Amino acid sequence: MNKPTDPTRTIVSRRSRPAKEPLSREQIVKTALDLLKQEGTPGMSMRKIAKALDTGPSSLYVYVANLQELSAAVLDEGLCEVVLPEAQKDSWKKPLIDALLSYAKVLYESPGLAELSLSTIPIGPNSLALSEYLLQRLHEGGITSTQAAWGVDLLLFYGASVAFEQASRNQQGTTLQAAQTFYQSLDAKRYPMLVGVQAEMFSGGPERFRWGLEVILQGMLQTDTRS
Amino acid sequence: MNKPTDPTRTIVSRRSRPAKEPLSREQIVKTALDLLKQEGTPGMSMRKIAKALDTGPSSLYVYVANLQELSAAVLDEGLCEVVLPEAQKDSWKKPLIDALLSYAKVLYESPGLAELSLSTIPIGPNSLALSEYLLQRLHEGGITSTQAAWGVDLLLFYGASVAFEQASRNQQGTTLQAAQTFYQSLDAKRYPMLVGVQAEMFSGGPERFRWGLEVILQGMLQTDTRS
DNA sequence: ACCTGAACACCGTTCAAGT
DNA sequence: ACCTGAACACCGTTCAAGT
Repeated sequence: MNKPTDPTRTIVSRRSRPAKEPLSREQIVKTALDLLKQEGTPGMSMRKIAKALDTGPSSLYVYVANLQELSAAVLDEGLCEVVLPEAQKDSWKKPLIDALLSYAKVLYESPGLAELSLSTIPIGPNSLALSEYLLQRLHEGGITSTQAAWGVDLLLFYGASVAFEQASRNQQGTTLQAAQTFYQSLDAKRYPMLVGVQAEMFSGGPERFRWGLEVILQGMLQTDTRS
Repeated sequence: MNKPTDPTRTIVSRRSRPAKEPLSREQIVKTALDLLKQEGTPGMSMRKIAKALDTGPSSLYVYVANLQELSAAVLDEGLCEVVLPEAQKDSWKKPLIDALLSYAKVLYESPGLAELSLSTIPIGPNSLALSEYLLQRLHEGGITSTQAAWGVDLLLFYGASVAFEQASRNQQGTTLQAAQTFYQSLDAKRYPMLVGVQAEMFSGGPERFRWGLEVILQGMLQTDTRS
């Protein structure tokens, strides 16, 4: 494209310079996370990451096995912002809920991260720390170990899903409005209940998430694993 | 259908024959669902659907706005297999749970469908019927309308997520095993609880899903929306 | 009205070749 | 050891041109 022989150009282009500062895994992960935050999932492609680092896509494969593995690393990097409040003596529930609120907030603030969290198995120091923290609080709450294990899964997935839903709504107001007007146009004879609760279906911001957490925790306290 | 005995008609290759049986939206959706069931999400591409119908990808756009819209239609088509048991006089809970088990089973049996359900806003007769059904059962159970609306969302999402997790595990045993051995290799000093419940983290088939449903329902019965 | 071919602007991943 | 260019086998979507 812009290759025509430019006689004024005496300076050697960066491209032909033999040595470049070498890449690093950390650099790649950070660049990927930046792109993800700025442009969402479609922004985090191998080719775009490479371009942002001024190299070719094949160069990344020295440090990263494939996109999936990179995604896991990016998710974990993103989760370093989650705040785990210090444990309290009098209440196990409050810090637990606060941690989950922080988790949901982090995901909510970068929709791409929320999307990743739904499709990536979370292995990495930060997600492990979060799980460990939740398990400890549930243990303090006297919840069985099997229930606690399953419960952590349920709570984390709920957080991710709420964040993803909310984020994708904010991003593309189009789709949501379309869905809402669609619900309003429903036949009240065929779907009486649905039409009746149509407004509630789309309502509720943070309090809806809190409600869900309360529901799950309440339920766990009263349900046995062998019921 | 085929024009009989056209005197000017000499045998020509199918490719050069001007007229072909026209496509239809229904045909496209069904073909897409078949491909999705057989080959998962990567199998359901515009290009592959077109090839299966012996045409070019651009031909599909006469009947379908884009891949997203098609996905919604495919999801709904797939949900026609969900069984909604007749309402019972003595129990609202059993039919509700059975419907959700059926929902999860349908998604579980074709992993691609589970994946779709996590990324597609479910508008279509079959998903509406399911929501309406759940709302009615919850109403019978005496659950507030706001709680019911939010609860349906929670229950459906939980079903989809469990199906997706299970399906993606079965599909690629590699990733799961890797995750499991990874958990086993964790530092017990840093993650004592996590190592302790490591086995439970990956355990539990259908009973785990039932447990989650019980938890959510129990919790809903005891949680107010304004708590 | 419906279908087609060709093009546009993208993907992830591999691999021989360079330094 | 690291980087590169080029290639392979894919994507979704558009559009002028055909029938």
